[in-house]
Amino acid sequence: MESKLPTLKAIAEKLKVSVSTVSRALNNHSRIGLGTRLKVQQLARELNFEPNAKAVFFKQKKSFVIGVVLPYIKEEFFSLAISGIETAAIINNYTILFGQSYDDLEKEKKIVTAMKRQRVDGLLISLSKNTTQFDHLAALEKYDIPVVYFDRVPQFKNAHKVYCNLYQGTIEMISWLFNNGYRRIAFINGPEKMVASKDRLEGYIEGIFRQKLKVDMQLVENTDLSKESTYKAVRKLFSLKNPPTAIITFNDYVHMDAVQYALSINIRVNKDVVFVSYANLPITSYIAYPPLASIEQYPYRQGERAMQVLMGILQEMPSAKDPDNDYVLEELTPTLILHPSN
Amino acid sequence: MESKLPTLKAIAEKLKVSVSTVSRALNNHSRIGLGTRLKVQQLARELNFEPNAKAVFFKQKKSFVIGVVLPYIKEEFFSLAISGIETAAIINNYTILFGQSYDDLEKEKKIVTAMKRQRVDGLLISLSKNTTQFDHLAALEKYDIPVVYFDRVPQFKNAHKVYCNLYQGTIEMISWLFNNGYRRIAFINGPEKMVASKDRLEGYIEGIFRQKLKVDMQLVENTDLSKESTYKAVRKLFSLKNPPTAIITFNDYVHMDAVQYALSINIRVNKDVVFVSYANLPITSYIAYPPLASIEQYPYRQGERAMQVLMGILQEMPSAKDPDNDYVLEELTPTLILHPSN
DNA sequence: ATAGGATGCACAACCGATTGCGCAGCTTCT
DNA sequence: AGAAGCTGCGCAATCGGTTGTGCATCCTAT
Repeated sequence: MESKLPTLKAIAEKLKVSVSTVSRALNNHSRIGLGTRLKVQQLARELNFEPNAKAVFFKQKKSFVIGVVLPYIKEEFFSLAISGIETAAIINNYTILFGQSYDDLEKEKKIVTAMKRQRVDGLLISLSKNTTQFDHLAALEKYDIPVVYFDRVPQFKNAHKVYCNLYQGTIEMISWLFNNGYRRIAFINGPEKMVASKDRLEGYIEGIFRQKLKVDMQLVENTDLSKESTYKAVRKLFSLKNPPTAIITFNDYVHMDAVQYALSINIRVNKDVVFVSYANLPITSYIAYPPLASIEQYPYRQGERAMQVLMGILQEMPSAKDPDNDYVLEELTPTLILHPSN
Repeated sequence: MESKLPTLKAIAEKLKVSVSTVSRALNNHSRIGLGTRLKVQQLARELNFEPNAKAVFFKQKKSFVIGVVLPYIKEEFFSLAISGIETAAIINNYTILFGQSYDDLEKEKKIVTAMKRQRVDGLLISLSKNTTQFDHLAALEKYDIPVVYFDRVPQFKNAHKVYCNLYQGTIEMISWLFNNGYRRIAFINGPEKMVASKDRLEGYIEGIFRQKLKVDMQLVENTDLSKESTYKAVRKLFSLKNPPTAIITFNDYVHMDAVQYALSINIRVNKDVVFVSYANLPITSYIAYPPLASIEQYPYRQGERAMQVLMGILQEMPSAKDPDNDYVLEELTPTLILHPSN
């Protein structure tokens, strides 16, 4: 019945020294004699002692846990991103508290609240596509919990952000399409509210403009990222009198749905029309009709950088509290990847 | 400079009542007057107060955090599993501490240690394929942290397990293949050490036996789940004098690699040979050559059940400490899913 | 009028680890 | 020999909540 949990006190009692001596011995404090130190460390190892992070938190004010909130872990983009986050986290002795928003604001709020309650040291978040208010995130400020947004970032300036600006990438994409003979270039964009959609749309318009084509808004559709919504966009594009010969899709998932629907209405993919996309996820190397070209967004690297940015913020925390000027804004440069046409 | 964090004490001081009164008021204790209660709750809301889970942990002995360790989150199987876990967790007011082993024992140990340090209330783990010793998991017992294994479970009996036993499923699969005319049925299995591989192999042998075919071990290969290893297995199978007409692969990822390699050596998939697989991941509906049939393993449901089992254990914790007899063993029944041949 | 109960709140201990301070006992220097 | 310094360790406060106990005050019943 003596099932005592391994604590400093338990060690102290067995060795007939004080708790503070045990603590110092384990931390290799110089004021503890070598003999005592070794005995304590030996016993701690035997008992499999691991200091209680919850207790340490009180003195250190650090939980060594960071929160990560993202829309859908099942999307390879986000599972790669969280892998990058985890890698950087482990290097810094951090662990990850994880939650999904499923693109639902209420779920996002619940998770953020739970993380506040757990007193994470910082939060990394890729916003739900329906997040238009930010009270739940602003509330973290009172607890000195810094927030770093990645990939799906907010519009306002006062925030730390790491993302891939696809404005430039989209221009390159259109240039590549033009050089390969495509003129009717359609665009199935994401939800209009999302920053990611705006960046892409601006790039699209600028890209079309630079090729001296004229922008035809009939060629621009939006999807809410659902399969049905993408189907509808494809249907509309192919019912135009002058249908597109190339289609840019918002990301690889939209691409897959778009291709699936196109095939189902007997469009010959890569003959009647070609598809290009964003993200360049590994999974696309296995699919039947991968995009001819794809803009790599480096999800792993984005996650890794976001975590590094957060670590930086946590280290200089004391100095913070400057006006509102020292926000980190990190834009990764995307790369156009060409796929072997098959 | 008065940037005080919202704590019970802060609220107490502003309202000129004691900390204990604030605590009880927030918990709707009947001994606190209605007026006081409302005033406290009002101010708490204004300050965005959220109780510090670390402090609560001391009295309650519960952190409301559970750990989840799995090999690769980027595999859709595991991202679906963790989604099931999360859903069940949220219902019980739990949050998830997350880590990947990348099929590496050392990484697995590090994560488990970190979770022990964070005093998770329980651990859900899908083992790395290289985990053959279990000291790091046994060590959790001293801290009364129960472990529930899911999908990739250990061999020994004294453990809570939730998994899909594929013995029966494999027999069904072979029966289906036989009934569709296939006789040379090969099997690319996973690492020999894994329980999942043993279950499948036994099912394979029994299945072949039941069809009154003879077991030809030349038709059984192992992969360590790497692309190269799968390539090698496919190469060997097709260099047999009498190559297979059907190939069962360990899971959908092995399937994708196997098909990719088969195509590269000019095997006509679905003509010279057909492929069937395990898992039935959603992503296979987009790939060029999905398996003709697949054994659904219900990753989401596995995760959900594993979490529910853990919740059950946590609730009856006091009564535990029985000999070693009350271990939960939950086997889900897999289902054979036929894909429209295309 | 007074015992008894209900009401409303404060005091203080506790959880596990950290850390400034203090205090012996021993060594060393002057 | 006495002051000063070092060595090795214990005491106690602290972090932020929870909770048993105690103590007034007021109401009610006999």
